[in-house]
Amino acid sequence: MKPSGLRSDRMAPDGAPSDGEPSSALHKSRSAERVLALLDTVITSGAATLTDAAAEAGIPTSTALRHLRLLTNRGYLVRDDRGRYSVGPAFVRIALASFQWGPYARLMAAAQPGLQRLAEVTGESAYLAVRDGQEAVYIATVESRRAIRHVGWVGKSVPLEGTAVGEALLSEASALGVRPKAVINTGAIEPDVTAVVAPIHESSGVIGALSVLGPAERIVGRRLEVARAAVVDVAVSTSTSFGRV
Amino acid sequence: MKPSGLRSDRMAPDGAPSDGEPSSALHKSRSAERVLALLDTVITSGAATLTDAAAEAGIPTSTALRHLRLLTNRGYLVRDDRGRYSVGPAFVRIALASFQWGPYARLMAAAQPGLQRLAEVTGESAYLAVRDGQEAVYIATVESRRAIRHVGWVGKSVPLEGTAVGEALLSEASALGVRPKAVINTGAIEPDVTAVVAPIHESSGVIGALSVLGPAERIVGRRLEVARAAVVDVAVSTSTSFGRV
DNA sequence: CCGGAGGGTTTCATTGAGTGAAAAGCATTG
DNA sequence: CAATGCTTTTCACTCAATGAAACCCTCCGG
Repeated sequence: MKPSGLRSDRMAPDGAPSDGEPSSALHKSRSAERVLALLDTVITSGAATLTDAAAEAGIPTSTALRHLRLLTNRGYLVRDDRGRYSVGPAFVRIALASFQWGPYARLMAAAQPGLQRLAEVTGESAYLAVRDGQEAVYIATVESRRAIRHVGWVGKSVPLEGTAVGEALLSEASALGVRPKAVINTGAIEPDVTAVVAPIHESSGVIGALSVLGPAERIVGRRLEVARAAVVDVAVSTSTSFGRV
Repeated sequence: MKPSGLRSDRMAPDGAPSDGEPSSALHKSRSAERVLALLDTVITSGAATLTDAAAEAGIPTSTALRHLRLLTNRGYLVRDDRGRYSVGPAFVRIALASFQWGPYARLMAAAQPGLQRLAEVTGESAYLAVRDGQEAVYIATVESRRAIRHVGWVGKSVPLEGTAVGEALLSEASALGVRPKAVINTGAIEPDVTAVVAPIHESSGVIGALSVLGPAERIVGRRLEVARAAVVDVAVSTSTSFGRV
């Protein structure tokens, strides 16, 4: 019950894609940033005490306490009898709402059948990923049914740099109608994991990526080719089915 | 594509159950509250422009702009080409994480089979609800398979006051082992909707409620009794199965 | 081609809201 | 019961958030 580990450090606090603002640029909202940081650490770590959360977010405990209280009052967090904070009902409400409408809901819906098919055809776990700044986030999956399989990456974020998903998500929107190319990589995040990835297009560019993830020694030769073909096929059909919703 | 309506107004901003603080009590974090309010309105409304969101949250546009920018930089929101804000990848990441761990994840997992069984036995939609301040939030469902059925309340919040869920969630934790009582109500939120609800217990008290919701004219006589019995049965078995996880 | 309306964005002087060091509580533990 | 570790309260200082006003768009209708 102490998850940890699933959390990759957030990107540079300014968020601007790529230019050197003097780091503490013009008047941002400090308390607000900190509150969000606390919300993030508490939720992605599953549960945290005041001191843990404060340390993780780099905030003095007295200040962190005030912020955590605010979040608790609003129902975004709850405090259990042992004093540990974790997700609250109000956050769950919003989280659920974010899946019903909003751009990602559409994408997830459009990708669902494709993920299913990928898992069946390749026998490996299939994931849907989207870009988040300089990272990629896995937002949906259909797992392989093998005993040895890739699991638990939904909600995880990985760097774009040096990963297959990253390359796919950054690939220039090849004119619509042109088949995208699959990207293949082994061991970028974890050794012995091979990723076969293809981008999902839309008129405005790349909006997501489909990944097939599995043990490196299994995704080779014939099976690698099957995966490569399947991923590209499904990416194309997902792109079109997303277009007409 | 303009959902609206699903949003019930939040409770009193200070969150303290029931006492008249002088409204601008001791040093809470204004900007943080506003940022959270904006996040909430934007996400629960699906998509909103600067002016809409600012108006809805009661904030001057210049300030709202700064806050929305912060949220966008962090990836919690995105801005589409038409200038409308909606959920961003970073928020989705956290939202997903909140389902994997955290207290509600456990509850949802424990309740899933029960919801399934309720939907089968009663032929109506079954929901799981939890308390959020002075409201109840529906956080999971298994829908009826009838043509006419109750749908779309996941993520919705309703007042505790005067509703069946409310009564169930507020019911005193009758000593463990004692069968809970079902609460039945018609038309509290929408006319022609009947709710049959029973509380889910844990040692510390009531932690959630199971609701069977359907058209009032269908849930009567024999079928009402079936629903009442089923809801209580399933609530009890969910309570125990939640206890030993 | 112009004018005006309805967004969005920037500026900047003002001040009160957020800050955090320190001290005081409150459990747990040896 | 002294020691340790976590939480909570206090309070004086000041920097960070604020919002009215001015500016800048783009989109319309005349």
